[in-house]
Amino acid sequence: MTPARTAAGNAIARGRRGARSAGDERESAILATAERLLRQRAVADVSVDDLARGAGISRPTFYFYFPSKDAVLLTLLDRVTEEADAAAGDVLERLAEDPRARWRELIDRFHETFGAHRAVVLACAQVRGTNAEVRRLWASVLERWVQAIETAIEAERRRGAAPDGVPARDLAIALNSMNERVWYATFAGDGPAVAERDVVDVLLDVWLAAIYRSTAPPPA
Amino acid sequence: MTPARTAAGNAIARGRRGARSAGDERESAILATAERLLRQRAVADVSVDDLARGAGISRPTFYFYFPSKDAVLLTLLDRVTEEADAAAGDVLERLAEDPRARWRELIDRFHETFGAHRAVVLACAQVRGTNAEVRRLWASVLERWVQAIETAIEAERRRGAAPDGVPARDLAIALNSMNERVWYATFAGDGPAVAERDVVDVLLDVWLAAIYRSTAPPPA
DNA sequence: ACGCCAGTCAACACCCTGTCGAGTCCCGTC
DNA sequence: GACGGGACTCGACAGGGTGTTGACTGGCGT
Repeated sequence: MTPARTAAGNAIARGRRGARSAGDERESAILATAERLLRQRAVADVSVDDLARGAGISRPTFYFYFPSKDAVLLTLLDRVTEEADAAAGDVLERLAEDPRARWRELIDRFHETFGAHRAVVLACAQVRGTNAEVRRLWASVLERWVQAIETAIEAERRRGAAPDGVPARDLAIALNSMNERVWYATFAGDGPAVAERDVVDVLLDVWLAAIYRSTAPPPA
Repeated sequence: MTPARTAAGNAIARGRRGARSAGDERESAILATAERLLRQRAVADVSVDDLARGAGISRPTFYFYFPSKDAVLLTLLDRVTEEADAAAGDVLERLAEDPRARWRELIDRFHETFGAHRAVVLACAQVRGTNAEVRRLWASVLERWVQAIETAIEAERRRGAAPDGVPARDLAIALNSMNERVWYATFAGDGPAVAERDVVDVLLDVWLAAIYRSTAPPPA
């Protein structure tokens, strides 16, 4: 009776089998309740019971739709990362047009997407410490992004716009890591954080410096 | 009967009052057990009972020494950050001597300290999501480091070694955040991570690029 | 008219946390 | 040499969360 537990990393069927019918709106209700509740309190303070009540069902019934609270989060995270991927589009392929503008566009779009779903992003960051599935999903998403950035850096080096230096992959990891942590602090609002309206500028500045050793990289 | 609950951020008396006597070794035993267990499994999989048994006492007795499992972690974190501060020493004040060497020294010493206590650092990062006290302690520690870096960057700009750019504080936040996240990935070993022997080089490279726009900043 | 299956939930078994109250042991004091 | 108090200890409990089981319902195709 337990819903399909798929290997982490693929978007499909995180909830139940390929169902249709009335149960679908329950599933959506759970997801919506989760995102709403997460906007109000920390993920640890949202119980399965809260999710079930919010969706108008009992706790056991919740388990008909999702194997656990974390699975709900996993589904939500899937959607956010998909949205981010879509927002990023093919910016990286058009880098040479105007590197500074394109990099800014990339960072800005991620910023917008994550900012719009900050509750989900924050909750995932918190759960990542305790839940292996979330950790793996995040790791695989990050790996994709790191590879994309690595490839872009190598292309910029090949066309002579960026100087050689530390391995492109390591640089990509460092920069992605920085963004993740800085956004987390900015959105969470605890501890030292960059103001939300400045964060894209600051991140962009470090990216350009690290990749080009310059604030004004040359276009093609 | 509950041990002194002090405001987060001060190192003293996280355990009990200023006691001496046989209870002290129990307290140490709990701390040692915690660090040992944390080297084996995630913090969520270590229960108060495990800590108590490991220290040769019963669960209720544990609560005589610490108000919670997280309080143990807090004590451990205090020690690690103190050790890191000590290791960093006055490196920042001697920056102008040889900027590249000094920055490297700074990053390297943090790397050594965190690496030596990776279990504690990892556990704290995981708990930070759910525990407000750990979050506050970490935030205050980070704030100190951010301010130190900010001051150093401003000094380098003042002496003409580093160009002006984004606010020094924002830069300091971004760079510290990067280090934190990159070390976490490296020590945790999940997801895209920089190899442990390369991580100092990579971080240093980004720091120098972001601060000086150069790999070879000028000495005094 | 019947069987199946999506959907539902009361009740249960568990596990972990934190607290309470009833101790024991030792040590300084009268 | 008893007595009181503080350090220290733990059995037992209350509470709150999770995940599972088994019985029930209602629609729908045959």
